[in-house]
Amino acid sequence: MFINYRDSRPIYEQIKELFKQQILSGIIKKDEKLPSVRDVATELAINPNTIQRAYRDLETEGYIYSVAGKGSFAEDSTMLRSQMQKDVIAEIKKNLHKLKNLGIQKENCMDIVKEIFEE
Amino acid sequence: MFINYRDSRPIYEQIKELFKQQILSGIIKKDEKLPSVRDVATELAINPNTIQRAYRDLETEGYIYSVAGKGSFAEDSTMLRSQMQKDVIAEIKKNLHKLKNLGIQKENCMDIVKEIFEE
Amino acid sequence: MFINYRDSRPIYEQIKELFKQQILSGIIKKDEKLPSVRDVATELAINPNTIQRAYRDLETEGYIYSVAGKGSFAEDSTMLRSQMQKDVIAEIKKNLHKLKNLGIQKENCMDIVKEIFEE
Amino acid sequence: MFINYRDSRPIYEQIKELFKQQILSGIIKKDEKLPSVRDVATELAINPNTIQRAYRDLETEGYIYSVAGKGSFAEDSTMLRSQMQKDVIAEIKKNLHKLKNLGIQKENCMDIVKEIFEE
DNA sequence: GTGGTCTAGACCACG
DNA sequence: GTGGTCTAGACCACC
Repeated sequence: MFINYRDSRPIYEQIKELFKQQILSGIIKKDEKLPSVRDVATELAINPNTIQRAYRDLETEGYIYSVAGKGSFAEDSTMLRSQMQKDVIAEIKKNLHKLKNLGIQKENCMDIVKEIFEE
Repeated sequence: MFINYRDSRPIYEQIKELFKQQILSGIIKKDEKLPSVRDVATELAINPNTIQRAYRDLETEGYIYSVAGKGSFAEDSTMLRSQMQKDVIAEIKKNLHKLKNLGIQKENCMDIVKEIFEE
Repeated sequence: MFINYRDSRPIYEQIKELFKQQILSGIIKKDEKLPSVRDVATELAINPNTIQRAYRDLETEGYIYSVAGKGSFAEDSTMLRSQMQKDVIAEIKKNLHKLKNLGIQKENCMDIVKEIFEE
Repeated sequence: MFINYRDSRPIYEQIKELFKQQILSGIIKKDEKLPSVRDVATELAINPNTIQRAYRDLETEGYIYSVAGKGSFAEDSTMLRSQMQKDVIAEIKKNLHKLKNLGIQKENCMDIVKEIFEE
């Protein structure tokens, strides 16, 4: 796990994204325990409050559930995954429109897709 | 021109985007004068410092050039366009990676491209 | 019996409520023995300390009485029932105040009462 | 404004409720500015972080929107109000069912409603 | 040991 | 002056 201090995004956002990826991609499975707030804090050399903030956000966003005294655990990600897909696809469509307006051809866009999926 | 105070982005970013769009799309042509800082400020009922900040950024990003005592003018947008293309393509690649991680197939992404370019 | 780990309430509160319901509704009768702390703990796969805590609370709240070396037994529920009524009525009054502040009319509240008691 | 330190609920929850009431009841109108984080903190003799937590929660729950450098402002409460009504009514129904099971008569419940709305 | 709340005090970007 | 982020360190309830 890495934190990029040059990244303009706040640290807790970076941490949130790390865990979101791991949950959505199945690296952390349903009901699997996440590392404790304190463990992540010491590993990343970051204040526990910042990790806590990330975990709390992940809970309100539905990615994890926390049990005081036991730990934090991954939620079932199937619902989240489909929602995430919709969001990302909407984002891509917006950018494809931009490219279209900038005069890029369909073939060039196809090539970009191929490039990503064949690497 | 509209400013959305509920938008999480700072006001000067919103103003920058407004002018970027107009320059890239040709609404404001090469060497055409932009409205003065004061005019924009009064029209949008916004602090002139904020407009100034937007113009300063647009200048360092190469969208406009300023002539002391005369005003700000649009740069040639052809160069900017290719830069913009690179940025948007980078953005799309990031999102394609996300979709790949979420288990979306190459064919589905191809379909999205087709959908946009054939509408 | 079920424990919901996602429930924000602590586990011992959930266990307390389970037994309160059974005592007030008569499923566990006056002077009937409750299952032992150890049995509940093994059945629910929960730390015996937690069950102990629940039983201790139930005793101080007057729902059960414990006899050293024999076990825990249900109290007479008639007294408890009137206490329970008071608590629930207080809760309803709080919520009626909220509805009043939200602009709901007395008639609408009357209808809600009718709906419940005539179904 | 008052904070009850004996209340088991965290301070930020109490503060959230104070502002929710004022927004839902119309005391704070749409787009009206809330007192600044620091002002509330000094008035209640509470750490600014705690107020900030309350304001941030209110924003994610849709009660206010915050503009960095300008302040926090009330959202349009009409949507929130109808949602709130549904929640409170559901809560009352749950409690009415409890009373019904405890043997309370419909007339007694009617009297409670009258009591609240005629005081 | 776990998550959760709170304080005190600092710094930043924005307007 | 405003909201927002972060640190350091404390305390609590729960398990």
